[in-house]
Amino acid sequence: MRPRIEVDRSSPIPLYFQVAEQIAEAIRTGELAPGDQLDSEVQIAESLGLSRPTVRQAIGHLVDRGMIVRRRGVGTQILPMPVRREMELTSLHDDLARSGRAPATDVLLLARVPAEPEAAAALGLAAGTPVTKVVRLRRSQGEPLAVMRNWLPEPVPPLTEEVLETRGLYEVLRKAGIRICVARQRIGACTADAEQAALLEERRGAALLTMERTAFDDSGRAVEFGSHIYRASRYSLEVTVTEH
Amino acid sequence: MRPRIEVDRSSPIPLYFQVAEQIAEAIRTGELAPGDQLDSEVQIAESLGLSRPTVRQAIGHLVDRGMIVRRRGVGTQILPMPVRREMELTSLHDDLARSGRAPATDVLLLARVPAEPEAAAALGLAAGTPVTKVVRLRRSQGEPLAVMRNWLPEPVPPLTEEVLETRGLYEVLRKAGIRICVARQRIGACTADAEQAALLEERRGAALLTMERTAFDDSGRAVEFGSHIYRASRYSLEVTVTEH
DNA sequence: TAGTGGTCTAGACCACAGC
DNA sequence: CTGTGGTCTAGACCACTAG
Repeated sequence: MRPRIEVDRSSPIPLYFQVAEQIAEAIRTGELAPGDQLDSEVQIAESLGLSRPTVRQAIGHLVDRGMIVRRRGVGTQILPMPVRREMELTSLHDDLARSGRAPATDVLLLARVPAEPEAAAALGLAAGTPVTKVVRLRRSQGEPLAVMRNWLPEPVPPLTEEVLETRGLYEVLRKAGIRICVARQRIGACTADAEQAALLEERRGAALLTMERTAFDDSGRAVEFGSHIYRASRYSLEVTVTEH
Repeated sequence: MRPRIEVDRSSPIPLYFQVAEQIAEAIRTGELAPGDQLDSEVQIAESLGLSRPTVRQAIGHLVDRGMIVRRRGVGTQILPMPVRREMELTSLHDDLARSGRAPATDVLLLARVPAEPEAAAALGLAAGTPVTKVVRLRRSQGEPLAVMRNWLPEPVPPLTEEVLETRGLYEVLRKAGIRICVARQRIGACTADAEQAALLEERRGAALLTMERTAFDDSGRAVEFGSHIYRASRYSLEVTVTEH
């Protein structure tokens, strides 16, 4: 089984990426259903006029995303429940916007401050080094969802409350030429104290999901540290884990 | 900069894997420090007598793990904080054992039961289908750490309380020939009810981290559903996320 | 036995970064 | 300009699975 795929050799988009995206799209639309067997790599390569390594690279990307599995001697098969993976390198803002859940943001703080020890350590700076600190309350459909605290080392892109109220932080950083390529996250849980409860319109003692994240650009520099709390009653994280 | 690497062409271990492991080991031991520039792919390939694609495949694995970054026109660089990633496709038991934290397990239930609707849905079965249910209390260094509930569809490998008290579930499944290759997880938080609090030696209302996981083998069959709670005061999850 | 994916080679051209 | 990683080719041999 093979979805209809067309490759454009004049496009600047890599061929393997064009193939991967079109197979992924076929899975999303249901043209390829869970359990379906994909044509062999050789067959796909011949039918598209590509080499086998190129096709293999395309399929490899889908395997990494947990959308399909390969078995030697058997073939390549579509996995059930190919839900979109969350916990990609995107912001909560982008996630909400993509799923049509009207994100809104209140900027509670935007200031240049001496880095707290925890933030400084995460960013690889000495405590007290000047950094830009941002605290935001993220709402979705009117409901408070998360309190997000971020620390940005200098040089920092131009940030205004206005921009932060309409754009996700990652989008702003990306447009400022900061290319985040890897992030390390620690996920835990806690209960709401009085201040957190008030902000999030929860009761004291309500369950909160916590996430700390340090993000690096492609030069290995830490470009952002975030410490966020989410209302567990309204939010959870999804992860797809693959072996090999 | 290049760590000392030796490849054994007579070994059944793939060459790219040998190279990747030895570079990773050099990073772990500090022979390669954060910020160090790796030799170019061509240089490494020549010095090892391998082709460039093979070396590239090795480095690609490390990039996927968030240990290094590649920049076109610049080179390949070691990232800071090369902590081992958690949230791999391993069991909590294995994680604890690897870090020397003496896991112990109490089997609270091991029985064949009709699947609850939630578990049946996750496994793709009709509610009430007979499944094997396991409930375990996992301890580390004497302290309760997690309550783990698992549902296994038939055919189920032979399970005994004795085996489950000394081995992780994933290890048992692996030895029974069940090769888990992809899992989808949902992570959230809740507060402890009276029963959970008693088991985990926490107060009622204490923060708990929740994880639900459905695991698939390489034929796309759901082979396990787990619903686990962890003491947030003793446990958190780590994830490394990479772009591209 | 035939067909699959897993690995590997020895090249090639390109875009990009830094000098 | 040189050197880097990013992409791509056209083969090859192998281990494994299924019929």
